Amino acid sequence: MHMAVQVEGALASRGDVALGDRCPMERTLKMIGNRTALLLLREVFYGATRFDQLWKRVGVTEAVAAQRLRELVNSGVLEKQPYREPGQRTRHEYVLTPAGHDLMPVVLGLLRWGATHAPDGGGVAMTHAGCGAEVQVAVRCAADHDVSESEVVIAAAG
Amino acid sequence: MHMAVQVEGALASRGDVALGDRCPMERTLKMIGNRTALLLLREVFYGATRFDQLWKRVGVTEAVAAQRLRELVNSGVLEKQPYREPGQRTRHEYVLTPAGHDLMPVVLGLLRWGATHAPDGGGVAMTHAGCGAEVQVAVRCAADHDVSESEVVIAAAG
DNA sequence: GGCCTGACTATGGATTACACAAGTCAGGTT
DNA sequence: AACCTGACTTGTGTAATCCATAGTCAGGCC
Repeated sequence: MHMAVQVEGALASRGDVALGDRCPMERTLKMIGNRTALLLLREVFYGATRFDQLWKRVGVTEAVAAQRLRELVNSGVLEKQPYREPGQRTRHEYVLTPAGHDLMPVVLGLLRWGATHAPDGGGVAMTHAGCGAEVQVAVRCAADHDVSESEVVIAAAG
Repeated sequence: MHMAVQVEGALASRGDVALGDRCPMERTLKMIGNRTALLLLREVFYGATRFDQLWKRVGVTEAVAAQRLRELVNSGVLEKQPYREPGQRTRHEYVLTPAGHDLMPVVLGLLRWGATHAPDGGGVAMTHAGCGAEVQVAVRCAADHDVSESEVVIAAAG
């Protein structure tokens, strides 16, 4: 047997049946599981907030950016907040909601994996401002133990 | 100013320019950034190894599964290993490479976020086999500090 | 009133992802 | 030799995603 997670209960005995929307991961992918949405989130984490910044920095057309941003707002990942610069009218900027901030492990996880396993083309250094050590994305438990792959127990719930 | 990561160096002063393949995250997305690939990885983490299991449990057609599995093998995320069951000929099963195992934080991160922020439709309980506490995906540094969003420093490198 | 800028909207076409159905192929079983 | 099974391949159609270009719209500024 190869290393894997421990799957229990109805999930373990389901046979060769697709989970569809019963899997939280599939629902996540429906909301943010496309290139543009994830790159928009990268730029928001990097500090961009305005529509013009976002579509230019992601390298996508305005139409696509507008569509994806609307979806992200509808999904509760981003919200539009009014702002104004001196001598300008009131506009709206896109900021992360608490749910959006909770996506940081996913975004940084994708970044870190690519930096390690797809290094050709230029990378990034991710460090902890406090101590300068490298930033990692780790799996652990609420009691602060490191959790290895074989120690993860997954069971259907709800 | 809103909360964000600290972006430094060339990355901070790039203006409204797209990063393209210079960003490790974009390279990651090119390799595994589609629904089918990520769901195949979910099933492999759940313990499935055989082609028939994989396409049926992911809920995708054989053609798509074959295509994505080939890409995952070419990307170095999965590898094919020979196996045989009694009274059967030798076949191949798909197992995670070390690079594939390193995707666990991403897969579990997507699962955890959906369980928390898209709970309608049924969820999963993820617990630590050792202590029963809930499994989380956390951002921290090599010196074991928790790293909050504003403490992450990102700079171009390579 | 007319100009300008940031934030979109609209239209058309290319590419990618996926579905459905059917066929191939290797090799072990009978 | 005929059959079966797991692992694919082939062929065709649809939908989602994306690109390129152009147009709209609101409101501050001149």
